[in-house]
Amino acid sequence: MYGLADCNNFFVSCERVFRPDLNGRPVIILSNNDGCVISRSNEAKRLGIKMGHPYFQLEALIKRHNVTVFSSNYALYSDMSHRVQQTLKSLCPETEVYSIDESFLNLRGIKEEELDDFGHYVSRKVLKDTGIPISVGVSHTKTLAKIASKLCKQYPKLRGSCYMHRPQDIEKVLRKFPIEDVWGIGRRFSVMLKSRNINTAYDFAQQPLDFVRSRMHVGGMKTWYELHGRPCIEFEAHIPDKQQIMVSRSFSTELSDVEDLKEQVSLFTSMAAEKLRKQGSVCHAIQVFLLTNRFRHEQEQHYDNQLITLPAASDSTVELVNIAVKTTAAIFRPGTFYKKAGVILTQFSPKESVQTVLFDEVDREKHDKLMHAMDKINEKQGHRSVVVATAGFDGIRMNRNHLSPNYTTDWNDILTIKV
DNA sequence: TCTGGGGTCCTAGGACCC
DNA sequence: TCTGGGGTCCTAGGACCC
Repeated sequence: MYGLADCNNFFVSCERVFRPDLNGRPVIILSNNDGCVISRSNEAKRLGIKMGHPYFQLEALIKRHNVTVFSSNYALYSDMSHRVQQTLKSLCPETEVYSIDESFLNLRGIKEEELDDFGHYVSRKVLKDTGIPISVGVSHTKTLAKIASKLCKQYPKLRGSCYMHRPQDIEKVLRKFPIEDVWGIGRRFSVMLKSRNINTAYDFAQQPLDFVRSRMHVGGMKTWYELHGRPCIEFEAHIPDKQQIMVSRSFSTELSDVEDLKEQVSLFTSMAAEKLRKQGSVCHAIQVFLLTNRFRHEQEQHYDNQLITLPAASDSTVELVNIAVKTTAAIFRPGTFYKKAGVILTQFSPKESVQTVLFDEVDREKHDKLMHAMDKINEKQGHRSVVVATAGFDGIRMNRNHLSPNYTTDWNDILTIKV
């Protein structure tokens, strides 16, 4: 049996732990740059505020209904996520962290007749330990467990956990479950399916497998089997290393000065390289891209990008920033207004098994020592205490006008909480 | 004025090999 | 008009997820 523990309205719930006065009131969390709505309390959902809706279009509604607005505070959310994961780990034989607000649970070893109680216990215990309400779904496959956890949100009577295992119950649920809400069926496929009058998970599961294979390939087949109770998506207890690392941001205002862009790209590269070193990899390639504002239709649109293959694999911020800054200058078009930039590191290998290159012009040992020192200082003294000079002093050009304090991770912030 | 960020996997098609 | 067969590797793009 597979379990799925899904935090309810996770980012909103994190803010509410430290602002209990906001319980029962409409609250929303905005994406980076205060762009779109990315988390909503139930009250905000009831007001008709949609996921991904641009914030600036909601101004009147927010004022009218006194909606509380937060910029996203990932320092807070990832710390709270970690606490939830710790509790889950203490209860289950094995857990798989699937995203910042979801974990799959391996329930092997738990007796069938105890699964229902166990699910409810997990739900209560996480709430008690962390203050975060969660929905636990338990069923034969990951896809069915996801559906079971969604039922909890729909039906408060289930009290935070749903054990869905009898064939007749599963059929009853699938007959009512919209196809577009099934895990693995995205926007494109649900349009295609609905045009053929396939509207529910049940309709989909009744289709011949040949049809699914020809139109939706192996991914669709996996979902089909999983809905029939046959596991195709395995439990993965260890988190595999990333195969690519991207850091990109939209800016609060458009940038047309190449020096500004170089600073931002250099900052993004430093952040990416730090992640790369954390997982113990080196990269063989780095890509830089610059983007104009896609919403300004009167403006000529550009996506300027270049992939550079490195002479020797590296994880050095100094070396990667150097290349990224040169690449930025190379692809930059004078007179163009850029709204977004980003850096992608790819083609990884494990650092310890990397081949040395004949005629290497970089003193790897020296770089390693420097990077090690830099990471240590930043870990101890706080983010970006030491940066490469090309990254400038201004940080990312981003709006975060509704930021909450870092309640759990930053003592200075705690001192500023108004009582 | 203001519209997010970061991933994975799969497939098709081109380059290249013998 | 006709112009092989069978591979591998890489990349771009499309689908999906949160």
